[in-house]
Amino acid sequence: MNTQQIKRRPRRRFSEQAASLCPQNYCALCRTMERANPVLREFVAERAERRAYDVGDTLGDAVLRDGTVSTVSSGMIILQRILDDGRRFVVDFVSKGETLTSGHMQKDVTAFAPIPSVVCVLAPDLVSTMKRAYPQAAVQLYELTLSEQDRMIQHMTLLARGGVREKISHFLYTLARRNGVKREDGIEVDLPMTRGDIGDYLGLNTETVSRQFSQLKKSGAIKLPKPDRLIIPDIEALHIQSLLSTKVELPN
Amino acid sequence: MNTQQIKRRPRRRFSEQAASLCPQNYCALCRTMERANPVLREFVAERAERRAYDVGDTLGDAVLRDGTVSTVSSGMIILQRILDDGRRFVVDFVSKGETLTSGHMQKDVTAFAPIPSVVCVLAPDLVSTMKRAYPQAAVQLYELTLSEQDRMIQHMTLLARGGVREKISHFLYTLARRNGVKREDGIEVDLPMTRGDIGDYLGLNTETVSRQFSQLKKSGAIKLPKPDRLIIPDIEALHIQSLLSTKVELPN
DNA sequence: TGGCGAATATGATCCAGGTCAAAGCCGATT
DNA sequence: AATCGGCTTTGACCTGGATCATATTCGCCA
Repeated sequence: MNTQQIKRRPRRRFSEQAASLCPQNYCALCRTMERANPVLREFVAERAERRAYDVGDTLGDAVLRDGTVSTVSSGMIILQRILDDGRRFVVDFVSKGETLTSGHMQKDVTAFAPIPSVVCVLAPDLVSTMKRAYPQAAVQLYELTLSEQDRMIQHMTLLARGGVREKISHFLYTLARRNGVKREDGIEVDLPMTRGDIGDYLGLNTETVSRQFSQLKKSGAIKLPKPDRLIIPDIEALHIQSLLSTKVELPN
Repeated sequence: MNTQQIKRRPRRRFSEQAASLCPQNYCALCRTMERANPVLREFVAERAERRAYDVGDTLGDAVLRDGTVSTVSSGMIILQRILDDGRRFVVDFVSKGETLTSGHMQKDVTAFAPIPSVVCVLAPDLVSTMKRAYPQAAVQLYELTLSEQDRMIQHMTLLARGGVREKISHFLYTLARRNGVKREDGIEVDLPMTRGDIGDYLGLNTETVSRQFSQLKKSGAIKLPKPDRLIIPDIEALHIQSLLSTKVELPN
């Protein structure tokens, strides 16, 4: 893996103004808050800061600091750890509607946007206020870190014991369940990350990832109209070869 | 990896009565509580349940349930995940004085004692009481999960990007820093776990782990008076080849 | 004290995935 | 529409660690 963010090529255009709005695509936190206490939701939404990032932009400490709650409103955020010798490990891909948890905000972990993205940032004091006014928020945030830890154990298992095929299948399966859109010819998913990103997430290299994509394509398990657009005709077929034995639970 | 706990051979005898006492070896939680509020400490310690486990015993759900706080008073607890096809992943080794965090208590994760061990269990309602009477406990428990998540990221990096030498060195280095006892000829550490356990923790197999031990022994980096007793003459020498952020080329 | 069963060690061989190399592709920019 | 830079794909080859096969050691127990 080469050392630093060189200069990623933008993959696709995003409508900036649509992305910067929040009410259209509530995150889980705002959704439950809206139902329980619309006034508080309004209060929080007004004070939240939306930050827009262009391709390759790095997220600052304010967004990643412990105590801050940051949710990806649009686009995607990649969390990574770069080692001194240039090796890289991708800690997680955070998609639209997902929240960065405390577990992500650890030393040496940096974040960047692989495509233009908007992050909704609640400063620590706003978070405190929110928790006080709406204790359920604290519970929800706690549950978020719990499920994040579960995902980490899942991922460690995959890294330690999975073969290439399992790694890729599990990755695509999980991504499809999280972000996939149902079409008549299967589930469609965007792949805003490069093959190298995926490799650094799964402990593989670019070429190996690419080869697996080719094989899955040839076998009919996936379609790739474009390198960054994936269609999965039969999600369960993928699941079977992906398996480390656990069913993926979906939030909301 | 073979499927289940066969029947572990006891490695060494432990003094049962010494092990079952707690005041002699406070965990971090009790230590700070003792200073801040000895009466509460006493209250909690009296209501805590100590459970003794023999070699190979499985910890029940009561100990691993979310909301429970369990600390290893003596011995060691191994957390693992067994896959349907028999493959195994060791999630963590929890040593004496360390506390099982919520992150450990995830679905499919089971726990057992590789040597006779005692676990100090605080039931959920006792934990609630303690947190209410001593809010600092909640902070401490939160910080525990934070550091646990940091360790998980560290470990994922190791699993995804580390070579055999780095994995083993890092493992031994970390173990020595956590549990090592200073001697005149170096730091001494017990290895209550088998080579297979270590392999399932690091994503390696038994033979590979054994071979690395042999190489490290031959190179003088470690001494192994017995297979389960390790002496590290120069901990920093190990650190250098352990580090994910430092590339080291070694002959053989 | 000797035998048993499990853990450890070590050699021989294999192969999944990494590395190296070279096209091909695609969106952005001009 | 041409060029450019980075991403993707594919092929050829190599190697680190897994597998398979046997000792060998160690601690328990009779």
